Amino acid sequence: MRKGILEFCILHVISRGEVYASDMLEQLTSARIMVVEGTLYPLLTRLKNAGLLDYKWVESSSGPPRKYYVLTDEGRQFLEAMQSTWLDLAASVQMIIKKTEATADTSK
Amino acid sequence: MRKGILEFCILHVISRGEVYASDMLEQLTSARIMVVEGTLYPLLTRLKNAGLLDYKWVESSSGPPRKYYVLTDEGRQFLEAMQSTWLDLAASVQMIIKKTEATADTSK
DNA sequence: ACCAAGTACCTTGCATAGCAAAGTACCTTT
DNA sequence: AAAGGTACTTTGCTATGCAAGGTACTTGGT
Repeated sequence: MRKGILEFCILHVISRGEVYASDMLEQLTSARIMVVEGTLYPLLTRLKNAGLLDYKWVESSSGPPRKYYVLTDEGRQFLEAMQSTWLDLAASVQMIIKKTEATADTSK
Repeated sequence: MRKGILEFCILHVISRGEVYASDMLEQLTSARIMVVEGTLYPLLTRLKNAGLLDYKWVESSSGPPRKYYVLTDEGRQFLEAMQSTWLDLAASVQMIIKKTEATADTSK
């Protein structure tokens, strides 16, 4: 990993059910993860091209049509893989932090 | 954050006491964080140029001299800032994961 | 005294994530 | 039909991470 935490979060949001870009931005913002359109749209296009996402156009009653995204089967598998990568990374960083604290203690 | 988790980990390792590149690689590897020379050396140079690190040459009894790195005061401050950024990020991602689990439950 | 092997540091070039900013298109309201 | 809001897109820049190859110093074997 290292790269792609945003990607991971976006796949998570989509895995909860059909959403379009503004829904995603709202859900990510509510988890205090800041994303802007210029990051999100190219990312969605990339994930679609990689076969992890699919979408359908849906008419809106108040504005232009929206792209509603869903995960493909491949996307679900990929999300699971990313989750285990994330958990490993988080555990590793936690280990680094703990060890520094331990070192600071023994140096007193 | 998003970018720079490696940077964070390396600053942590250096904060524990003077180390040279191979020490860092060893400590990072023992936390299951894989880094290679081609990543580490340019990063150290960058952090040095940014004023976060300083180093001194030390003769080795078994090979060429080594660069032992230490954090500058600015480096310590920066490390603290990164740590709080990391903790925020980890909490946010955890929130995303929990919410997906909650959504999966209620959809049964 | 010399050459091979080991250790340590450095450089180049590439792929790609994230982002700012500007752009296109559609729909509703007045 | 003009204005404003919503939604999706594109372009160009910066910087991280990495593979691969390179330089230089030291030790050890013969």
